[in-house]
Amino acid sequence: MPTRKKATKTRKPTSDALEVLHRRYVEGKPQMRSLLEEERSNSTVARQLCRIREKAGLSQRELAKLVGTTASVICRLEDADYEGHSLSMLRRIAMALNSRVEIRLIPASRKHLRI
Amino acid sequence: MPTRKKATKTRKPTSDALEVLHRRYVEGKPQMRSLLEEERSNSTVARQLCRIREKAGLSQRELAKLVGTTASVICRLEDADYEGHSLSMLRRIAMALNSRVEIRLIPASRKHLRI
DNA sequence: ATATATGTTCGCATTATTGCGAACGCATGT
DNA sequence: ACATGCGTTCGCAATAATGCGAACATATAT
Repeated sequence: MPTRKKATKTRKPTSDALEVLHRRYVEGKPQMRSLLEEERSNSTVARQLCRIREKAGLSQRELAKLVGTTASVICRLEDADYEGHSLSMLRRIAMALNSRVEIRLIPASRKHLRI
Repeated sequence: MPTRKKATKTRKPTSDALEVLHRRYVEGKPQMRSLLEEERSNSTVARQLCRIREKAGLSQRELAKLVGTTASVICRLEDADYEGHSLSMLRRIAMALNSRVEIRLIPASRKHLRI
């Protein structure tokens, strides 16, 4: 696994795992990556990428050509375990698929409400 | 300017600039960065970062310590012209401020509706 | 069997972002 | 004047993401 990093599978079945993670992150080792929230968010991004690509009826190679990269990069980004997303790449893909990237920093408590 | 990159200031006062940008991006030079949309999104991220930090009553150095970095990094990210956001750093900051990062890839046409 | 298209993984060079310290201008207070 | 804290900018090393080609497995079709 060269560029790929396995997402940490440590899961607490507790309901308020975010509180635990927050305390661990802020008080403990700040460099350490978040666990639950990050993985969930990542897989969401990957699923969204895959969804809008297939919705556009494009293969990974075709999208890669539009974006200006290769299929391997697209494949990486669509992998649910991939953590290394960058906003610039997300924007490039979104732009190629006539979409846009929306980022929101919202309080951790409230779940995502319907838009 | 070592790490900093100036945001392209080229703006079309036209209403549907996204169409223009999309055509230019997809058909023309795919490597080229988007203009209007990217800058707008960036400044939004920067503003959000600054907002949630000040809302938490933290200075850039204090937040940097929580996140596990230095004030210069925070300052960079809060600069509206900064383009180099990464999801991992956004998540680290959001986690330190008891928030979370939400990413959405949505069709370019519709504006952001209220949540 | 051959050809084609797809998604996938790998290795390595290139580029971008972070890490970190230092210094500056400015304001505030002692 | 001096000290402190704030945001900011710079330079450079270290890390991480991309760029790119190659190869593989699978499915479909000729």
